[in-house]
Amino acid sequence: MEISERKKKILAAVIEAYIATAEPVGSKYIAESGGLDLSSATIRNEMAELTAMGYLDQPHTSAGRVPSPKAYRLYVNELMERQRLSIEETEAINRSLCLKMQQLDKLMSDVGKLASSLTQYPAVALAAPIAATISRFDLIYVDVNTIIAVAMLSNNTVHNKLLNLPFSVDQGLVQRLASVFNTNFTDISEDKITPSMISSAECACGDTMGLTSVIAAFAIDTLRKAKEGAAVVAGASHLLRQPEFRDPDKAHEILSYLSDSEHLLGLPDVGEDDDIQVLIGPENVAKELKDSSVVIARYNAGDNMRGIIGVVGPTRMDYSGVAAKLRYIASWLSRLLGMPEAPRGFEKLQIKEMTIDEHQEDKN
Amino acid sequence: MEISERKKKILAAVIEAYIATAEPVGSKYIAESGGLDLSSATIRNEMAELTAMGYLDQPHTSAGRVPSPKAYRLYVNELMERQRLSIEETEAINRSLCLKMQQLDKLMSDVGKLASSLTQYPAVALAAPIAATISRFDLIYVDVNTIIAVAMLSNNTVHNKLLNLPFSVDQGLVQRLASVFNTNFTDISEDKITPSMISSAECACGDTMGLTSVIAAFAIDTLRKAKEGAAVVAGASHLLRQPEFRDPDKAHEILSYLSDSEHLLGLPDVGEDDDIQVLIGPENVAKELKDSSVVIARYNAGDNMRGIIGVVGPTRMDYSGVAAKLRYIASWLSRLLGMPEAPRGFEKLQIKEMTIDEHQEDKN
DNA sequence: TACTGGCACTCTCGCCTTCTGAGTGCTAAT
DNA sequence: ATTAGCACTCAGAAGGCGAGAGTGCCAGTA
Repeated sequence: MEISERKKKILAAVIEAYIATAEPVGSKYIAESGGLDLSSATIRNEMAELTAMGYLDQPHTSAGRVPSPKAYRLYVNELMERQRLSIEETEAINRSLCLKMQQLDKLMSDVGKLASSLTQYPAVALAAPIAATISRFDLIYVDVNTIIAVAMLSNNTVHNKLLNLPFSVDQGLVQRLASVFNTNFTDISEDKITPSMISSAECACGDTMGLTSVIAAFAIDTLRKAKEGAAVVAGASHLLRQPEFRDPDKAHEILSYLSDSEHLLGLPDVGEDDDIQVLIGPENVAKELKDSSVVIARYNAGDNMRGIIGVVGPTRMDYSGVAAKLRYIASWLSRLLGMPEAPRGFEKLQIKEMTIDEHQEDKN
Repeated sequence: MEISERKKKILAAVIEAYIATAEPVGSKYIAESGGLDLSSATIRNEMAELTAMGYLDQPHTSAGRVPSPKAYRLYVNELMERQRLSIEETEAINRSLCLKMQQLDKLMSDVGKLASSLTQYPAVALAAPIAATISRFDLIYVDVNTIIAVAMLSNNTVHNKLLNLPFSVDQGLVQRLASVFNTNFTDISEDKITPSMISSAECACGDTMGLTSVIAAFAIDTLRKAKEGAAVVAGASHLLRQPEFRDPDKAHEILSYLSDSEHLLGLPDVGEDDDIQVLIGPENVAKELKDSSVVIARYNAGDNMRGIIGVVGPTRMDYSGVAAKLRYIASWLSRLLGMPEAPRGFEKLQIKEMTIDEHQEDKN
């Protein structure tokens, strides 16, 4: 059956009322809240039809109506207005983001916190690096039994490790090793590094003490780490303020689900960059989330990595507001991480300018 | 008034029963649970006196008794048996710890998770580095506008940063800069680096493009980061399973308190290494924790840093079990982090051996 | 004197009943 | 097509009741 314009208006009104109050909404409430000039009886009839069509549920005979997941879906697809952030909100975001350019997981955690405090829902932030290879090796000779191994990766990050050796090495060996690793161990992925490669490298530079395998272990470790994504949950406790999670068992179920980063890394990875994806109730694959909704924004950090930042809440969620905030944060992240990292003597200032620019662009 | 031996026994029985059941315990229950051969009436009289002395509380006239914080304090000080971990438990811990030697905050997070899953309470792990200075600079020339800055710190960690320069540099300059920084910027703390130092370094090596200040910014940043502690909360959701936190408002209060790392870093920093500290209810300074208890173990990672790992729960907490587990983890951490880091081709094996050693030592 | 059995008393908790009111569906009137 | 009106339903609050757990105290016993 077709859904008339008027029905849509009523449905939107019901959804918005329910989002605001978390209580079943009755026909009288809608009639009186203005917007539509109809009597409660008319609205009642329409609501009865909407119920028949599966857009509204009735907790019991004499209660008001509650939107079904199907209704929310229609709402986010068609009905909901794309909300603009107010200047104040934008500036609040800018203010909290402007001093952050740092290690990846610290950044993730800060971004998660920001998203959570803005939306008042638990937020997850994750970053999944795209496969990287080592593009350059350096070995810094510190003293006879200390060297620093430095590996620069194809994604323009640099990893290092301090190696305290239980034996002495001479600078010549270290140099030979560095050049051997630079020729043989660059531009290959972790699983391509075989024991035989290592032992032939060992021969090539006359290493009798096993330093080669130490360096190789470092290389493998580095590549492995680079593949690992970072996942962070922030503001989990916000969930407890939502009426639908006042039941501690429900809350526990979700919170413990979220606290396992395995689960987070499995969050949907499709969709386009800088766009918002909403998963409503049963649309979630994880059964723990079947009663909740997830709003996800994807960002793209150049070729290095991609990530998502999302928010978890009840199906009765302020989709419009959350989407606007996440969209803004995600586009901000795309810029920050996507652009080649320029050296900064005065980091704060530079980033500040950038975000102001963006804000103005957005307006045009 | 003196507290007799028998009272202590009864008190311990009450506390243990309450820890196990979370319900007010009555005289009859104690009488029947064996251990003491006394009638319920006698126990009743003793309990009445314990109540008068402030060790027990009565929710209402006809309910059983509940231990007061004072009782718990006596319990942890005198009554509680120092629990040994079973072989199975030790091995479970070893198993989950043996594959971890990695970046600090990742390690913290893993340790927190471990503590939390062992104790079934939320756990906090924090590490506070002791002030460090840079002990060695290296600049790796990658190409005309890319260099990698590497700084080795006095605490034997190494930091690096990839610098993409908006101008071209020649290798000579880079070398000169490295040596200038090595002589002037090592072994000093962050606040000792002044703009005039930077400009004189700039002159010294004939830098006309501002590369010096970029490197200096890196140095400052590195020192600043090295000072920062890492704080992590894990398993927060476990709290919701405790009957005393089934009230979502209470749970929310504590969880949001814990999720702010500012608060965590303020956790008590006194006490001796490898020993356990217990803060019961009102002994906590933070008012959010006045109804909860915190068990803290301190570990010492050589000269580099010290940290604590703790567990938060209701005052009715399995102090003995938690203490035993934390003590074990802390001593493990002290060893892992305290010893100079040896290079490891076969990391897992080495660590595995170490923990087995410890376990055996502990037994003797 | 120290312990115990017994007993009356208190108070929470769970259960049942009743009552209220919000909200509905339907019908008849506009 | 819309609306006013009305009977109906049902969840949840309010009140009353009884059961049971636990206490305090007293008198009796070893």
